Amino acid sequence: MAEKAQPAKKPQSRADREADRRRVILRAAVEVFSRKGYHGCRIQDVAKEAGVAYGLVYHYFKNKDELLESVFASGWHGFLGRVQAEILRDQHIAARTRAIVHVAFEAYRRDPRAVKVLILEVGRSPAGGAVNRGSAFSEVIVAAAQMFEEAQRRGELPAHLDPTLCATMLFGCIEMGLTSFVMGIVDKRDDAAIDRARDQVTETFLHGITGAQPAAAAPASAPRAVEPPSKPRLPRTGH
Amino acid sequence: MAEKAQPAKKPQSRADREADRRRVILRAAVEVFSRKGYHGCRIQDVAKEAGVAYGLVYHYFKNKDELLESVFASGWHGFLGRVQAEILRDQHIAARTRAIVHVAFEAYRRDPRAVKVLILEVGRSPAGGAVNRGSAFSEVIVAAAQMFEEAQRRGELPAHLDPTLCATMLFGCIEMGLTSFVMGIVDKRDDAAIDRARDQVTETFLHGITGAQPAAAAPASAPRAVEPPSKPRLPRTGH
Amino acid sequence: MAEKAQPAKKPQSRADREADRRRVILRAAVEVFSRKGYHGCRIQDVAKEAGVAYGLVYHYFKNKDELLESVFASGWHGFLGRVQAEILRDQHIAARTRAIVHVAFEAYRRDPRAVKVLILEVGRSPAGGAVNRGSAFSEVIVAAAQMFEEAQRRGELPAHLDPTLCATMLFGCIEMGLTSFVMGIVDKRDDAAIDRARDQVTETFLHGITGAQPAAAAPASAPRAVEPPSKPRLPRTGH
Amino acid sequence: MAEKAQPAKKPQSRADREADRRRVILRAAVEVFSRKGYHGCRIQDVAKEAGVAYGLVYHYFKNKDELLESVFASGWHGFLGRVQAEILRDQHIAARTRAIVHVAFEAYRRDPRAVKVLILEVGRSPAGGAVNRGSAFSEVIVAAAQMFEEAQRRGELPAHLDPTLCATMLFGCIEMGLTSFVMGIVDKRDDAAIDRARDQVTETFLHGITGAQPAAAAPASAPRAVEPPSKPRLPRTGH
DNA sequence: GATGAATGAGTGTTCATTCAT
DNA sequence: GATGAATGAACACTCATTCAT
Repeated sequence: MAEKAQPAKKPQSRADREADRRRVILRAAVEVFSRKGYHGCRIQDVAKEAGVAYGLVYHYFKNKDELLESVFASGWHGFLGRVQAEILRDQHIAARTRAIVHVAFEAYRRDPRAVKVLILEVGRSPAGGAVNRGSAFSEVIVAAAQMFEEAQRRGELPAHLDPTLCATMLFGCIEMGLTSFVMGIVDKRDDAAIDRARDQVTETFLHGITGAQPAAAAPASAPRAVEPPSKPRLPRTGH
Repeated sequence: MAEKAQPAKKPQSRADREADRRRVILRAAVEVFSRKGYHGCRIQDVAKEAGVAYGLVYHYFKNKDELLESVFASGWHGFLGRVQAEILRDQHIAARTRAIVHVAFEAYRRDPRAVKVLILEVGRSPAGGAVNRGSAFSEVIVAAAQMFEEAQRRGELPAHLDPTLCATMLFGCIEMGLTSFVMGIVDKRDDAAIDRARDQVTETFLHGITGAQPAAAAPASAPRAVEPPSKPRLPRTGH
Repeated sequence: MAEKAQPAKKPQSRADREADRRRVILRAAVEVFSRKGYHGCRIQDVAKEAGVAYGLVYHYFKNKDELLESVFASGWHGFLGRVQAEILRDQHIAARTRAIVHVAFEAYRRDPRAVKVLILEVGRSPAGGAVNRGSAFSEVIVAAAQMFEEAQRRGELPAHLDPTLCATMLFGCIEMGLTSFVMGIVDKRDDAAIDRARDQVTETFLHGITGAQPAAAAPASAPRAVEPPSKPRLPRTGH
Repeated sequence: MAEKAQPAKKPQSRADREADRRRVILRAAVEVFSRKGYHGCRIQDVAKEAGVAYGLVYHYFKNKDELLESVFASGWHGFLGRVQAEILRDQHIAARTRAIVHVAFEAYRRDPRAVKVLILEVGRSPAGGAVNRGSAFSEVIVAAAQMFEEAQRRGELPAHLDPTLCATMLFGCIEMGLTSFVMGIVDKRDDAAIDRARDQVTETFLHGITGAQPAAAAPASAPRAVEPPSKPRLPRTGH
């Protein structure tokens, strides 16, 4: 069987070529989503950005929603995986927290566009295919909450803290920290600034949770009258 | 009690009625936006929800975008105003921070839907009329950053912290805390849970920033190797 | 009888006032139609131009179409009446033709906007209420055709000419002459230019019809080969 | 007879098919425009008339306005080109005038609908995209005016006539002559009638301009008192 | 597989017309 | 009579999706 000739050029198998195409389209989608958002982008934009024909997008993705889903998944799974890895590591809560923040900021440094898409589109579509995205989001929260809970059992974290809320705050700080880059509140490209932000977020958060005292001591319900506690107990931040 | 004369039926003037209508439509828009998001909501839905005719929406709002803008503005200005008021108060940074958090959580308790809209749509539309929304968002950040800067001058906050980042983190914690309610990660309606969340966010954040040590002491660039500092200096949280 | 006071001012009866209003609205409509055309103009524009309330237009005119009809009629009837008067005058065809052209150009001089509306909108709406307008238009043609026919019976006009076509040409020359003013091909406001145009149209047309020879002599069906007739007979242009 | 290979079925290339489609839509637009006018015609009508899907119209034309523009251009360019060709021919003014009228009436005979659209929509839209249409219209006027001017230099036309006005009158006669067919004042389909109209228009106009005397001789400003000139000078109509 | 023409439901917006005050 | 808020049908235009080549 002489086959089709064209042996030399690219030793890629058919499957490889297709996988490539798929990846090209996915990258293009990230690009365009990050620029115009999901609703502001048309399939044609993605096709043009990817340099492929209009209809080809539909060969690789069932529809626009699945495309976004894929964009989301491909970006999120990498992140989620790395975060999970850190969570599962057998280390002090402080070290693991630092590692998580590190992972997030590194992701931004490596691919700001993808992070932008994740931040801007995650959980923003109340209806439809959003299910997966939204749930994916709570996934990290839940995982991190388990980590914090475990840390409490180990005595690394004050018992009165709500572990879910700790997780929430952690990712709140991370997300908003990155958002300030994404939205240009601070210089997007300053590597040193990114480092500084990451470190401050880490240490502030860590010191906050490890040193936090029972909320009951500070009835914030009547905030204006409240005085800061005169002498907070300082839990050890190290192990 | 004759009171104001023409008491019974409709004491409203023409202008009153119109302002009412406008408000009704705005409420309906909040409702629908919060349920389906900006793109998922059709003018017709808003009209139906408000119980008015299709065209009337266009009598009060130039177009869909202006409607969202108004929804956003009406919700945001109230919040922004209250936050600003707390920021400007001449009190210790801890008290002001508590008050800000309090304002945010109260806003959620009072009108969760509106908060949802603000959270879900703020800064999420990369294109078009988003300018105002996006900038409005940085507005609070900037204002809060000034507050933190001032606190540093007063010696209420460690000098090495980036005030903008402090503001970012504060609102990151608040937003994500509320998001966890909005998205149902925790029970949406449990008043006690709301209180607890608010207090933990407040105290954790406060303790975090007032007790944070220079990031240089914890070179997070190589996070895994890092040991938590053995003996952090404890700044006074009270005045 | 103190009555209502305000006795002196305007002794207009109620009916007068109303007629005035009607006229004001009509003028405004002429203004706006001439600026934007029938379809490009909204009732609101007319109301604003007239300085009256939106809804008032509907007190005086059943609907937009009737408004245009009225604009058309008020403008056209004056013109038609004056043209008819000239047609019915017992004079030589040349004198009557001159008078008709004169009437048309005077109408333009007096109220170019109204003429513009008549020219631009007459017979341009193939559907709907156009019936009256369209037919009004043929009305003059028919009347003028009768005039020409009569002139033929009197021997003032060569018998071989189609009187309807004569009428058609006459108003074609008039309309296009005015159109060149309306559309700015020539200076809109130069009174002398208007006079000159009127005179040339008149004399050219007159000489054309009174001196025209049977078309059979000039088989235009093969126009390129045709030579102008060597010796046209010259009908007397005078009586 | 292998001919071009793949002879039977559809010898059209992809590009051919597309051009065809475009043409079909254009024809349909002419049809519908001529029936209902620009404003009365909906894109849906055009699509239905063309037997294509709604959206396809927008595949070939940017929007409704561009569609009309195309209709206009495609009709007008043909006419304009043929008229220009006659204008540029090196012949006596009489021959050229005859040819121009001939072209116009032939155009009507060939495609009355298209002529109707041109007549009804040319210069009728005071706003927007009308620019091209309006200016296209003056284009012929200007070109014809140059022709008449040149004829004056050659001594074929009395010097006192305004060449622009001659052009205006010529096309006025043509337009109104055709209008009388378009509007049904005379029988639309009678070929002989069309011929007769064309010939009378031609000869009347020609005799009018070649024999016209200075307007000063007939002060039409006071038309009623005016007597036709007793003895007009007769310029030779032949060369 | 690759292409882009074809389809048509969906939606924002306009504006004539009505009607309560 | 005057006013302008209220109504809703109508229509241009978009764009995800399909399909013939």
